[in-house]
Amino acid sequence: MAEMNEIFHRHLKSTGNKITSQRNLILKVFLGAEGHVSAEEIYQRAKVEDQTPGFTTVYRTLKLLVECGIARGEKFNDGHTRYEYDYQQQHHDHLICIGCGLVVEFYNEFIEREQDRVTREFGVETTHHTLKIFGNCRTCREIDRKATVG
Amino acid sequence: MAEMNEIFHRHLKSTGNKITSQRNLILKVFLGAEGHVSAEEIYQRAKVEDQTPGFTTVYRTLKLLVECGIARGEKFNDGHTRYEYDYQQQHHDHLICIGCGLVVEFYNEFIEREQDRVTREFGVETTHHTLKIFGNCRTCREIDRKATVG
DNA sequence: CTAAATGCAAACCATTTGCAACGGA
DNA sequence: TCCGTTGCAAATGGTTTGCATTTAG
Repeated sequence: MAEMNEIFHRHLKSTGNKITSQRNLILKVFLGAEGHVSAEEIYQRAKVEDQTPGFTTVYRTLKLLVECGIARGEKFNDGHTRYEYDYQQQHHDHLICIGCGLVVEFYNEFIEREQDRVTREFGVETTHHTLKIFGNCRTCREIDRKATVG
Repeated sequence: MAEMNEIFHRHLKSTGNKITSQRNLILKVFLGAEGHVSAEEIYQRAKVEDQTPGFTTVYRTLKLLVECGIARGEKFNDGHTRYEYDYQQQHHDHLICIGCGLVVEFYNEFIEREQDRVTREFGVETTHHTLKIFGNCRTCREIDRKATVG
């Protein structure tokens, strides 16, 4: 995580940008959050800390983090963009519980290979893909069951 | 397509709604469009015809079409929701050209089965999934090549 | 000192809603 | 006639931008 600071600062300097306390805080909050955070969540978590960057700065800083390969933004179906850690991460897909919003990452070699086959078949040169599987996790099914029975 | 009219009208009646010229026109335009249309596109295409439903009515009618199983809405990454025909259609995934926006539908039994295996492994009961593969189609690669060479 | 950063307010853009006029059944 | 529909205008919600003020280098 200390290295992420370095990577971020290097990126800022090389593009003529400045290192600021807000940017440092947002990076720290982003790295400290597990998994998939929205700009709103970063904003709320940052508020707890010493300083309070505005929404504008959160959005602008997340864009910088995406630029330097630390974060990756993905639009989820609730209309919010979620940001996830992406530094030297292997590609993965998402399994999402529609009950509690839990997001599980997975990687499946077979699915990846089969996708390549499909795209070749259609003469398309793949750049990237997103696979999201929606369903109910064990916990949420248990809660549903109790609610129905009770 | 005449049967879609019937299905739509039956749905309207059974829910205490009324059959109007705007609703009929929007259904007609939707069925006449190939593939994946946005509300905007429906609105534009309807304008050409005799009457001109407002944006509001287009959105409200598309919601009705989704309700009765004729259409299905899916958020694409440009922020627009696209609607596609969904009456007794088999599930399918999408291959999208980032150059020209071409959308190809495909179905791959192997990928479907492998997805089921993954979800079972994580104890999740799947409800649905979306797989979008992005890339460049032959035509767009050809155009790119010429632009680079020329 | 000076160009970049911040953050408020206002703008955006797709979609939704309030409401008064309109139109099927 | 009567309740649902229409469509304008205004609201919404996530995200971006203009601009005057502040700050890093």
